[in-house]
Amino acid sequence: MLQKKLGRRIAELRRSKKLTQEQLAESLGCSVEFISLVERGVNAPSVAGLADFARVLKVEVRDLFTFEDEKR
Amino acid sequence: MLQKKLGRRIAELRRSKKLTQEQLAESLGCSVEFISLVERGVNAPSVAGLADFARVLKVEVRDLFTFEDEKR
DNA sequence: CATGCCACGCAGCTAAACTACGAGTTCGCT
DNA sequence: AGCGAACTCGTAGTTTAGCTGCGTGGCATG
Repeated sequence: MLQKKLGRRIAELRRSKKLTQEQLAESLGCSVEFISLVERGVNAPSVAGLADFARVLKVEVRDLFTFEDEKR
Repeated sequence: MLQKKLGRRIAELRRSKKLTQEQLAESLGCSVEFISLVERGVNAPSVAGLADFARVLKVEVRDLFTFEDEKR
């Protein structure tokens, strides 16, 4: 559940930066397939990986967990 | 680096709720040793685990990654 | 002293993070 | 319509690290 939201958020951020999955994978030093898995919420990156995603996407880590549809 | 901050944040939140590591472990259904490892930043919980921590500590996931000393 | 809370080393298991390859699908372009 | 780039999605494999238990020992505070 959480990793689905996380994946959607990451995809959203990547597109807003006008990056392809391949470019992102290049910057992160990981495979394109993994990016796909993460964005679809099949896999979730480790906490160390989260830091990498945030760095490359130029956002804070907490922004990766900031969604629009937050019930509160 | 990130997991150290995360650990300190979790410990901080736990104490603010007046909980012991044992009580937290009980609520999470994990071992006390693991709580200790996480809080010291030796290990980091998985993304799924993050959701559990947030639920038990009654905060949003992004609050786990919100630190005071944010350089900006 | 005695009890509760926590750090920490050691050792092990297993789930899942991450990889590669190949074929299929969807899309933006002209 | 058709071309190609971007992406999905199986399957299968490797390896990391998340998570466990046990045992010890430190450090408070009553």
